[in-house]
Amino acid sequence: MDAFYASAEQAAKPSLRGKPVVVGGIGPRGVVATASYEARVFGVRSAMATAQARRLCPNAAYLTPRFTLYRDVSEVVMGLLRQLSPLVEPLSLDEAFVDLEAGGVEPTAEAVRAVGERLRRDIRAATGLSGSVGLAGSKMLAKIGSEQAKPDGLLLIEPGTEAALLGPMSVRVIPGVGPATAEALRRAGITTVAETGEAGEAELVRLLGKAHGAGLYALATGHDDRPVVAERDAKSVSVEDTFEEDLTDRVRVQMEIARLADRCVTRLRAAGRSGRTVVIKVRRYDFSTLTRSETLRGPTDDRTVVREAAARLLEGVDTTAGVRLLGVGVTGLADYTQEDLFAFAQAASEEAAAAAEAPDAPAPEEERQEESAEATEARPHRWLPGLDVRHAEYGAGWIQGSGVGRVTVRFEEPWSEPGRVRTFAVDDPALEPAEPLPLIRPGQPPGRPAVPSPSPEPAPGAPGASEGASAAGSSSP
DNA sequence: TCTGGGGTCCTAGGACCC
DNA sequence: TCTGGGGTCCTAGGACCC
Repeated sequence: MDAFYASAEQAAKPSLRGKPVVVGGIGPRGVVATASYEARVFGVRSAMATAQARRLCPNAAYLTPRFTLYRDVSEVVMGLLRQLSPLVEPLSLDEAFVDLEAGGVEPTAEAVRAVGERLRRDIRAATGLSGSVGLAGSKMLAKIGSEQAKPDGLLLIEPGTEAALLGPMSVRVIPGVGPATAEALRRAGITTVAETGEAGEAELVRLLGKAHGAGLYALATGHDDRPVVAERDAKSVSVEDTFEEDLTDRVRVQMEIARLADRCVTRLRAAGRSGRTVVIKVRRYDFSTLTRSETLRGPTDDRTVVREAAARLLEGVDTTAGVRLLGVGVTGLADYTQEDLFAFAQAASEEAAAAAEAPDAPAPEEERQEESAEATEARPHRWLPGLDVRHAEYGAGWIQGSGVGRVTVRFEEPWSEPGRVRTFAVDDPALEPAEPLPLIRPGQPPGRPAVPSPSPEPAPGAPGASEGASAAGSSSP
């Protein structure tokens, strides 16, 4: 998808179409996630500090990300990809590999190009957004192709034409070659793909190490037979927070680690997983970052166990000079916890024992703590720019800005004309947070489901969730 | 007003085991 | 009677991707 988050925001907010839009962290330490092409003209880029983006492009709309919307759109697009082939490998919300051969597509330039063009039309019809397609005989070439095709294009790299196309390009186009690798190569006089291949495998291994050197040599010389892999289980789950101001109070640091441990466990359990190694991450005032980890005797998804491990790990870290980020993660994931295994073993033995007698083996159902503690906590909501609201009188809109006790809302919908702006007191009872509207008017394109709107079960306790959901509810497929 | 958040993979040293 | 070789696991850090 092209400039995915920013394009989704422009599709949702008619007044922003054709204008510079920057989606990312809004706070003092935020970074840019996606800049619209209009904003890129001013030099705004992904991963740039939002503060710097504001200097470069003060007139852009700066919006906080709405991941529920992006996830909904993503599911629609991934669904279209799965119609092409059972072998679809998502790389992120907005990018995936599709093995067309496994989908039975005839391996000719004409057939493959037709599939790509039809896909792009279908994506636009179903989401209102544009995507770009790279077609080639390997993952690397397809990825480079789609990159070159952006925005809103398609590139077919026919077998035999790779070397001429890639040779003169910067080695940075090869996936896996970042700033550090490019600099190491540059010091050896290597800057292009062609030069990388000419350097030879031994030289690249000497410069970059065994795995990276050999891998890069293969890719640079056009050897890439990595398969498209449909579903891969996550190997870790982690959460982290950067604080608007450095934390110095040790008790506060301990509190935040406990909160992060809880959030991490909530996500772990939602995924039905458990893990054996607990990791904490500490980024200090000077951006130096360290991790500490502890491996348990068996996998867990127990809040208390993770919280206590995280607290122990924190004990070994000096935080007196100030901490800007804390994180908690779990790796070594398994599908079952130690307790589950115990329960299984017990159930099995009881079953065996009871086999001859009465058939009443009470499966020891482990009692799960409820997840609601954090979610139901009444948090005063913040009017963050970009988020959806609903006003009792004026209807659906989004936050344009807020400050000094006031909040400015633009009232428009994805399918309306650009709307007008009104200002309210931040505590105006007629104003409530809402769920994103679908990008395409519900029931619009015949047959095809548009962006499904908000998850049928809104987060418990999310203020206004039910109202927002019912407002958009007619789009449910 | 420098530098997010969620991931994956690789390296390297030490412990430990056979 | 100066200390092999190979394997796995754990820990910490770093590059890279979107």
